[in-house]
Amino acid sequence: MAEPETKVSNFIRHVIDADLKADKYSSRHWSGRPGPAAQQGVGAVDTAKIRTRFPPEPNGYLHFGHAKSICLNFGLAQDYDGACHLRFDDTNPEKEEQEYVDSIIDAVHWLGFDWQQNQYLASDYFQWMYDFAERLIEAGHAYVDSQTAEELRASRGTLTEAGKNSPFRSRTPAENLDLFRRMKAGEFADGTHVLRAKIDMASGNINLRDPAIYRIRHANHHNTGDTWCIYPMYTYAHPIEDALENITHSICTLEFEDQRPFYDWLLARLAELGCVNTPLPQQIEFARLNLSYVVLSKRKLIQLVEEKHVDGWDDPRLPTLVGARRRGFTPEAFCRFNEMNGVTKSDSWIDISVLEECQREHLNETAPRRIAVLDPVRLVIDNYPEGQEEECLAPNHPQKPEWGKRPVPFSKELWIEREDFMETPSKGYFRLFPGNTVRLRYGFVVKCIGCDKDAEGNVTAVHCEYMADSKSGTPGSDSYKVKGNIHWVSAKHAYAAEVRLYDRLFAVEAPGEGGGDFIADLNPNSKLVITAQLEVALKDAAAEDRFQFERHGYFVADRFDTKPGAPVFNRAVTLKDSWSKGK
RNA sequence: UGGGGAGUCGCCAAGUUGGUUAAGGCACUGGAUUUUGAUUCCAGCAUGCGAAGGUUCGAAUCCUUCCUCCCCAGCCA
Repeated sequence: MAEPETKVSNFIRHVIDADLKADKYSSRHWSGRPGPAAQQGVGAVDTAKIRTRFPPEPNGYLHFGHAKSICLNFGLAQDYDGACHLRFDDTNPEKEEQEYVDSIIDAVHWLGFDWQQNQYLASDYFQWMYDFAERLIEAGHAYVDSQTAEELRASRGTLTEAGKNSPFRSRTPAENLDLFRRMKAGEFADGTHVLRAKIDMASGNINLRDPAIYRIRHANHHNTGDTWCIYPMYTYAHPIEDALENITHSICTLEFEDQRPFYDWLLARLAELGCVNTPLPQQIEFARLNLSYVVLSKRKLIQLVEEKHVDGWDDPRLPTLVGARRRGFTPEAFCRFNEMNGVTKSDSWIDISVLEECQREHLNETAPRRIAVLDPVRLVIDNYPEGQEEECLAPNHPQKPEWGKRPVPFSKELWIEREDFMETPSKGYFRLFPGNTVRLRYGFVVKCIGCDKDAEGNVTAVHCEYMADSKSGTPGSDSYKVKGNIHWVSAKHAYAAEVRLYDRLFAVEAPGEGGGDFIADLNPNSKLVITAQLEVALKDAAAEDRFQFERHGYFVADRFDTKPGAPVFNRAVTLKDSWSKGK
């Protein structure tokens, strides 16, 4: 029976609850597609109680931090009978590419969210943004500044000193309009002019010191091609995108907090001018995700890929969503993880083990059990008849008998885990050592009688004797009381396959902390490729099938390298291990 | 020296308008069950809410002062 998940509240839910209670958005009109006031006004009342949006810039791959925002925005829309838009914030032609648009769509779908027809490109709003800019100019709220970038920076002031007015600040609306139109027409070179909002050069908030809202960029855009040579800045574009899409709650991260006064100023001016639909959207900021042992900054991720410290953007060790998918992580675990973490405004560092535990929690429920010997050593059952074989039955899940059992072949020579034998056992060890008795899981009880070693002293084979009446599932087999249970595969029936053992990419909690080079903190053992001996049932695994390899952890058949009859496995996460941890 | 935020158990985090012994999860520690040293179960785990004062019958919640941390000076987002 599913637990009645009581969703813990958070400050954003409080805001929405209050807005709904006050009927703040109940009269919004929605024409069915984004547009200015004139268009929305004639639409019907919006049936979506709230509208949120996930607005990535298509200039890179989505990572764990984005997953937090995705779960938040789509989750809120689901819970409040609203809608969540997928909007590509593509206002910078020099950085954005179609390839990223496609990968972002895949990733959000993979996480389990859908946006129906609400998929938009900010660049499709360029004409409206331009028109609004002309209205602002006419109303005296914006002007064309012809200072150089250097001069602009110098006159902006500092954190503690007010800025100085630009010599061009007093141009008339007519002059500004003429200049702005000529900027659009392509008469000027990049960087020669910029359109600025006219607010207050002495504001304590630097974002209000006449922020630039349009710049000249003679660049080809992935969507609009060469239609435009002036492009709106994020500061100007984002509030308008929200308003055009009838967004009610525009949720973003903390670093945009200082931007909110401008967000509100702009929309208030545009509402006065009759440009945008009301009531206006409101920006709400939350703390971004920080994870121990992980880097999430775009710059660092790019460096890891470009310097080939990892095998591409979908390397299972990378905190990208494509990487996580390849690693064998599940979308359900991500959603659970985000639910557990909550949403607040305080900077916090989540321990990576919480994510790992969420993966175990979901995989424990959903992954069938299989047997794999990762570091094989031969086990010979001296008193088992030469050439004899028989079948043992192994349950597919210990707590789910309805999942049935599968046959696993047993014979005289088996592969067992090298670490399941110790010639001289350490304290508390209860696996195989001379004189000790253990159960070969789902098979027989065996007593260890010794081992073979090579010239260097390495164990080459372990010898046992089996109890013929101890076979699992047969009457009386329970009368053998053993502490240890080890897994095995019949050497004759096993098949060898490539298995990649992934571990944390970084060896320290905060890579690069204190200004050090984060590359120096890479974990040299984050990827280990081995050849393992697997039970036959694993041979037909399909790409992305997930299993628990008993006593080891959760593994997935690699989605790209798995071929029919020849799977390659990636380790998603190990099982908890209180034995080796205590040592 | 400006502006904007945040500080509740090792890590997250509920607590909103002041009112019984400060939720819950993860981690940890005991113990039970177990053919995974897994899972599951049960128990324990903040006289304390950044600090110090104050208001009050009563304060994590209100007031005052102080401390610490984060963000902001792109024609990036």
